[in-house]
Amino acid sequence: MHDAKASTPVDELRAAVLRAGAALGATPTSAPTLERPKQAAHGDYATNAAMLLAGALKSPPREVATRLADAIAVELGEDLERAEVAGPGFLNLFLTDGWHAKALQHVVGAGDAFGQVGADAPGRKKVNVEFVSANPTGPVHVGGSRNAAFGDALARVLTFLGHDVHREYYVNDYGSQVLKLGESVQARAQGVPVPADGYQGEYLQEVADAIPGAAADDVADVAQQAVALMVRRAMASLQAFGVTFDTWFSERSLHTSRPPAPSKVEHAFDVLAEQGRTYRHDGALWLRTTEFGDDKDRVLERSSGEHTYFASDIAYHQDKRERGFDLLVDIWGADHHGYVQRMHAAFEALGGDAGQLDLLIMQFVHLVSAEGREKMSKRAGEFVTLDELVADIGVDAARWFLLARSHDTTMDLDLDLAKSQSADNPVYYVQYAHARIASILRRSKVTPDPTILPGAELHPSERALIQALLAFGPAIQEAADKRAPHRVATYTLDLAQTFTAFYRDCLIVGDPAEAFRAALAASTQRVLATGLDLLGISAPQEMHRDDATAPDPDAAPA
RNA sequence: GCCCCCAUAGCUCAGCUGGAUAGAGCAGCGGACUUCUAAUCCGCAGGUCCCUGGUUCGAAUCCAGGUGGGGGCGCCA
Repeated sequence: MHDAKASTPVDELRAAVLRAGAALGATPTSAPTLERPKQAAHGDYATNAAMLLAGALKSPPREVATRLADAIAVELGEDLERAEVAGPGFLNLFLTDGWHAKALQHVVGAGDAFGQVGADAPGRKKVNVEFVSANPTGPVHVGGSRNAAFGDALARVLTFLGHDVHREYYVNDYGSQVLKLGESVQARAQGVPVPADGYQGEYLQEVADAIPGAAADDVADVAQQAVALMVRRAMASLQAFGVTFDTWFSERSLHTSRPPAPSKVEHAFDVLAEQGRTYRHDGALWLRTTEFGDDKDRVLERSSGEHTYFASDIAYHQDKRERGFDLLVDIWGADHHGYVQRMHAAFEALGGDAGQLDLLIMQFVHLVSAEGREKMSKRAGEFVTLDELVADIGVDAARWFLLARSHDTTMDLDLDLAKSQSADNPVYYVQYAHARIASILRRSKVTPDPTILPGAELHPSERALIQALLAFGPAIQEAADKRAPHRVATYTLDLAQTFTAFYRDCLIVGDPAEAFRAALAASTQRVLATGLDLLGISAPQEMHRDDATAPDPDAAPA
């Protein structure tokens, strides 16, 4: 038996359905659903178990449903008001007020741990989440912002569910792009035109000004100092966005060594050679990625003796493997998607288990404004940075915008809308629900208590709100399993809407049911705060609209 | 040519291991403020879930083939 203490009322309901099915003498071909129907007429929860059992029992689904209903009635006892057979063989369960009250008591009793552990929670894993990892040749832009919000939220969700999460930023401080950065900075320092293929952004003037010897020093030194400055700047931008990292991993460090010890790249080459995955051809060192499904083999070491970017990445992942993580999650920009297959191939060539590496691709953010789509290019030097985005619409709205949609959908971000109508952003709706509860609880003089049942029947809005609270755990679990933190956003919005309906229908302060409803409101507040925190969004105690002091988007900056 | 992602309301997007009459926000129209906070709520309108075929009790969802859009295919990073 599983740990009954950790199981939620919905878990127990599901278990009752399974036991009832077993009582009929059959096991379903797949796990039966237990879902909240869209329509109230279809009960509090509905299951398709009868349809799944019909085959094994060789009986019509509706007949099976009728027998299942009797078996479930035995299992649930007084918690079940009635069960109705509907449609092709659904069984709609109507639960009593008593069940709902007990469910709320479970939520209250679970406290801050509510939603953290399910009855079938997977074991704790050591997870490495690598995200952002934008080249240190320019400020973090909007694409990096989406990556940052996503990776951070995913890390928060995994941590919430008990995993040991390590956050990492891979700094590309090696190779030709870095040299190009050095040349561009030096040109700025010397007051001569930046090379045509260099980085044209104005921000490099500041970088050049901040490096004392930028005009005369060796370009490679200037480049490293510039990288250090850009990394510091990215760190500050991300921190202001609520995103921090445990490790800033230097690509350069993969190439350095203290003889006779090999560098990490050389070590990775050794690992691959031991497995017989590499060969020499045309003076270059190649990796047989085709053995793992890649289109063609890939070069690790050029005929010139230089290592490719791919070599760095392989060494980096070998290093992660040796650090003992159970799961590696890499969050890459859409421009890297062509790289996924060969990275997987390389990972397996190293001896890694394919299931231990999860490569996620963040689709593009298209910036839309009145003038149309804006191209984002660091070289052109005209793009919206994370700093600018935060300055325009704030951390909370920015994170909501970037997190509310699935990562594999190309996304339009309308800057004009985000600026001029930020009050209409759903994030404020969710925050407002939280603040409203805080206000109500400040006014309430009674101690919230879910065991003091209202004399009258529960209002449908009360029942709906309790059910919405119970959906929290599964929503978070799914966000983690599917690497889909946007589900957390969808959930919090739904919970806020359900609460607002409850608020409309049910008076709290001064009502005979005040203690019970205050407990319900307080639980909602806590779940909203937890959900918002998983998104990295604040949960204010108070919010007031003040049109007189509302920021004017057209006003000149002070 | 090959590979990846996407296609759902006027717009931006949800839609959980396939379930019942496909949803939200914004935009539009009409209402509700001496409020437990109107940053709110109620109502109306808005759909060929890109197309074709397949799988089955049942497909927006899964499979195949198309069409359209975005992106990537270097001994660059």
